[in-house]
Amino acid sequence: MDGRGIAELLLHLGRIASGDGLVAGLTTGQWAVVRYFTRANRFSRTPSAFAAFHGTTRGTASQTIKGLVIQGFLKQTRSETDGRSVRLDPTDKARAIVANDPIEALVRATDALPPGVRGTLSLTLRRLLSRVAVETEKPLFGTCENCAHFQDDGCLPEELSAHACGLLNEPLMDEELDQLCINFASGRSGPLRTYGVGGTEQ
Amino acid sequence: MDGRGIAELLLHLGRIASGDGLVAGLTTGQWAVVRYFTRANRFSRTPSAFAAFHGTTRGTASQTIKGLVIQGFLKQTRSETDGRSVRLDPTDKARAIVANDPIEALVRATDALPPGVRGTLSLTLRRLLSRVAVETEKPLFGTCENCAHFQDDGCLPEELSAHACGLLNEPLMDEELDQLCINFASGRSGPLRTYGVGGTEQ
DNA sequence: CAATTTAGTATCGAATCGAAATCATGCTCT
DNA sequence: AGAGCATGATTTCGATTCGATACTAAATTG
Repeated sequence: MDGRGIAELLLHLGRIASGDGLVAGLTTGQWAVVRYFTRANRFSRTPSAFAAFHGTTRGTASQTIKGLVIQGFLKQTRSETDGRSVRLDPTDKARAIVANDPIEALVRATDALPPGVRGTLSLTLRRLLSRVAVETEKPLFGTCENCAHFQDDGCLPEELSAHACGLLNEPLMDEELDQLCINFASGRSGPLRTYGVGGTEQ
Repeated sequence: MDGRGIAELLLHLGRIASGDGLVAGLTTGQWAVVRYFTRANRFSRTPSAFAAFHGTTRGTASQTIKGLVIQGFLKQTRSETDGRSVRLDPTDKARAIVANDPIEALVRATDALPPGVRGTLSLTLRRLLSRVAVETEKPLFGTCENCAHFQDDGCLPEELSAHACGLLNEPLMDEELDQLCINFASGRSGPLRTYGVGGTEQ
């Protein structure tokens, strides 16, 4: 099957899996917001970051977010360091509704894949995303795992190992290491690497 | 990476790759229509079939199609055998604009994958689609290649080999064999199979 | 031949989205 | 310090989308 066929297949699968219209009371766009804000780290839970991630305008993002704040899925707090900025944290209500995410059918299908196939798929999709993001000049989000800004003291014992972000000079909690970050910079291929191929692109 | 992460990644890639808003004068929904009608076989180039494929309502499909007919991307002809039915064929204008499809970035990225990786990706995506379609009770489209209704006289020499659809009792042209069909039924794993795994699911 | 199903279309209202304008805050450079 | 510019967020507006509903015409069923 040629590249075009696969690209169409991928798009089609995404569309079928994300469901149309309202699911559990949320629209497709609102689901995207809920997913993002339950996935992104604290530096990236802002309207602008979501707009960049989702490839939409800040205006549209602001509008969709407002609806979710009113419905109690997101809680808004102003930044202490930047008077313009706003951070949005998912509420328990948001974390609860994720179980009804229309994407769950695709999640189950993916979980049912043999581990090796799943790993290959993950790598391949990331590879495609990386390339497409470059070509369309969209920012590439990622986690500390492959981020050039990530600093960890790998030699220290587990309980003392201090992770940090070299870009923002901020310490990082363990559970933040696999959250999405807008400041992601490709480059690192350190000990966190789990598959045999990762790191360099192309 | 877990199933949810991969599912989100897949959705995200699809969204980034399909571009937002107008591209070359067509909306995302209109692009989906153009893609479908340049891909589907003659039995499947109807508003209802597209609606089923795309997971939307006939009303919405009819509306989007109307716009493309007016703009000259699709040509409408009434069916001779069924007075209700309508067939829509892509015009040269449609075939020309496909080169500007926003999806092309993803097509190029996919073409750049090593052949083995691309083949695995194709199989994996089809596997996921099959499972998701069953779970969400959406029809699964496919090509003659894996279709239970496909009949070919593999023993005849090339120029005489007559392909046919066993469901509709219609002969098939060679170039129709890899077009999308709404009447696809999983089951066949005949000599057309190209990869080593296909056929049985799960 | 009546009843039901199917294909397609029209209409309406809610929601989406992008573009543009607005406002406040932060940053840079002289 | 202050002017100019950049950034984050929001609002408004118009075009489009989409689902729900209702409707017509043709085919199928009994």
